[in-house]
Amino acid sequence: MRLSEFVLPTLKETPAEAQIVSHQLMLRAGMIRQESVGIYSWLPLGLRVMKNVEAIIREEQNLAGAQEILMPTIQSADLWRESGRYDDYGKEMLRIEDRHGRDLLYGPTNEEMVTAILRDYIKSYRELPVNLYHIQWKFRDEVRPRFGVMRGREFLMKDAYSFDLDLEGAKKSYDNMFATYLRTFTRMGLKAVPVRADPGAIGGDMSHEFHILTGTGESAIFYDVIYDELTLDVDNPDVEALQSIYAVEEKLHDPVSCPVAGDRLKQARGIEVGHIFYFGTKYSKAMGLVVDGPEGERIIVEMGSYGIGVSRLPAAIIEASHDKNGIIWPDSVAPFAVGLVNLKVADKACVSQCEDIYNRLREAGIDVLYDDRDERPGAKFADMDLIGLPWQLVVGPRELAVDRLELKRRDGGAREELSLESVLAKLTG
RNA sequence: CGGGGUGUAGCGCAGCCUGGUAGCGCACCUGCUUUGGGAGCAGGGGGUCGGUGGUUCGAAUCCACUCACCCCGACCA
Repeated sequence: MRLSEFVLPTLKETPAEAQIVSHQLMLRAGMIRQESVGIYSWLPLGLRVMKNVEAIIREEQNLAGAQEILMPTIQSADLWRESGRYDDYGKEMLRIEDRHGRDLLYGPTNEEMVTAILRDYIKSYRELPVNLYHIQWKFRDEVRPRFGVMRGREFLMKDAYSFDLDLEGAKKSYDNMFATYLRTFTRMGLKAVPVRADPGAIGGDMSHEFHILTGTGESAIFYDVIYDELTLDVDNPDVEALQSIYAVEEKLHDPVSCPVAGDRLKQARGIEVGHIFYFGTKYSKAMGLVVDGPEGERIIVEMGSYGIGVSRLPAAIIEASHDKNGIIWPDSVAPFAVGLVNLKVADKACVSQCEDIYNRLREAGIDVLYDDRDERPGAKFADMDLIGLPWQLVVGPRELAVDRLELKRRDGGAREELSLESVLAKLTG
């Protein structure tokens, strides 16, 4: 992609309304644009990151055996009356009336709908277990949205729902998602700490939140320092052991009964990027999701739900990975792998060299953002650092003279003088 | 929902108190000189001053209402 043709409205100054660094950088890097309180448009750069985040989540869900579906954003109120949540949910639910006076709502979550789907199609114990997920926009009419996409009203969420015959099966599904979440966040360059959580309005008695530890996190958590010391084997995690380590959200922490010695207990702030629940038969019972067992008996299906805040993750990643010059994207979610910087567009030799490099990079399958704008070097470097692409490939008269290119790593700033062949090898290797 | 605040060009702001031709910096356009970490000079374009109503010869400025947005609190993924 040529930067001269790319819609990238970067800002030199920090907009006054942004309070935390991720919000400031997302606005400055031209990733998002606020349309209303807690409601955002995603601009080309921001959407590229979110699509990459989404792709990792999708791959991991599929690997875990979950099947992707897509449920609508608009739901019928009748569905929610079946579970009793239409009245319970309160003002956080955005309620809508259509032209015929029917009550609809913009879905804040999908337990009711997915339960209704399975109720129609699953009749036998032989058809379980099943795990269905979708990645869809949600709307929760928050009392006070803030921090940009971190706490928006409209947000993209991956929500999965597991269906099992019994508690043992449900626990297995739960642990499967637990492990999958650790892998998912690790692939995004994040260290997520699973903490025991209050299941809240969803109900049930087994629940973990996954937190990214940053000073600006909205939630306070307490955990055994052992979490900072252990190396996570995400391909083969010992879920049992991890769940037994003391780590809880503030609400559940009791200094008196806490089993961790004072000098081993850490208090931190975290951004909640995932939340998993086991809630048993709460919805299946209310809505009649039952299957026939081997003896012809009626079995009420055991359920769990598993959410990841997709649109929140780009912000969480920025909170965890930035410096004073801007964002530092991990390779796995970066909007482009490399930024090609033409330092002197007035120089014909420099332009033709850059065009050639641009084509070679693309032919090699490397996602490149080519800064072909007629800007001064300082402005180009500043923009590149701000948008945080993992690699910067700098081409100017100095490089041309020695037939070498300068490759700079955004994270750490290390520079190397390399031939084009070496650059290609490095970026594809 | 309570409390506090702000709406003036794409962004950041001044002007309002004390009514009299709407300004500054950045960004944008043109030209020249420049070019290795956000250039200089010259010229130029862009604003129903959030909206409605009122007071007045005259309103960005005063008054009323209203909308939007920000911050703090309770709430929440």
